Amino acid sequence: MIAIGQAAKVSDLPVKTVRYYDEIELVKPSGRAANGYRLYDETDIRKLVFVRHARVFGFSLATCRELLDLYENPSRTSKEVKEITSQRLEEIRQKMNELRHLYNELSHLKNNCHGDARPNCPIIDFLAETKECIAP
Amino acid sequence: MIAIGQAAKVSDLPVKTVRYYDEIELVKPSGRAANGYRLYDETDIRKLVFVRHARVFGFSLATCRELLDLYENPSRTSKEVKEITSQRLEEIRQKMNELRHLYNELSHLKNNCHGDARPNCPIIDFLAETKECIAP
DNA sequence: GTTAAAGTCTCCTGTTGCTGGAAGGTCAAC
DNA sequence: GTTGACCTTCCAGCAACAGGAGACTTTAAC
Repeated sequence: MIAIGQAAKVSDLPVKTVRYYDEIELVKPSGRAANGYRLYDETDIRKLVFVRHARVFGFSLATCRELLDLYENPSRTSKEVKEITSQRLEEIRQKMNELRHLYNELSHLKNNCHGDARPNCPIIDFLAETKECIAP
Repeated sequence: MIAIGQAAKVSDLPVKTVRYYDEIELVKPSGRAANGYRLYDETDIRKLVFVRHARVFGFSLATCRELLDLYENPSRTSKEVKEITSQRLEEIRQKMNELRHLYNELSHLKNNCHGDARPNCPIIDFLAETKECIAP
């Protein structure tokens, strides 16, 4: 049983984050010392690391909770896990498409901008465009 | 001079957002009616639309403020605008790379997962991996 | 034995960009 | 005169923490 500082170091998370995960009841320490210090055992550490890994993939804390439940549930099915993973992959794909779109449009604007000392700028012009809503 | 509801409709922003932009002094209404109602003129509307467009590209409100300053500044240089745009493009590129990376790793895990009724799951195994920090 | 540093605790605030709701004032139509 | 659509302010909350205050304990050095 180790205190929060060590737990944070071993699981490679900030102390603040570990405390936060306790607060929201995502990963609670197995016990408390007589002085009130949180005490983490190896199982707790495994959960912290598990959550850290899941967070890297961008899973929300809500989804991390689900995954953690599955992790701990010996009668889970890999189907459930795969389902959650598919959803995340779909999110990532959508986000990537969005960004690609923005990137193309914005770099197009950039390429048309002289980038010199004059005020004339197609980027500003585009952002200021009001054809859609205000009559000129 | 129109009230906030019309201003919101014309600029295609939620009323709440327009009010918020006033509060943070990003786009303030030109005046107030005797009854306290916010009053927006055409210039205000143009600014609201400008911000909406910039937001679509993912510019933060802080950056929108800069862009709005440049928009209003007749002695701006297109160089400044292009610079800000380049930064945003770089951000987008980084984000895209990140996502591509995550996507590849995660879809690799997914492909190795049977997705059946058994509990065995390489995705869970990967997330639970503690080689880095805990001795087995 | 004392003291200084490091670790821990709880509680509160701030971040970004809004959104929703409560309680109340105002205005036009019927 | 009253309904309904506006408008006002203020307060709470979302995600996922980070920073800091103020108070305690523990550990290490001298």
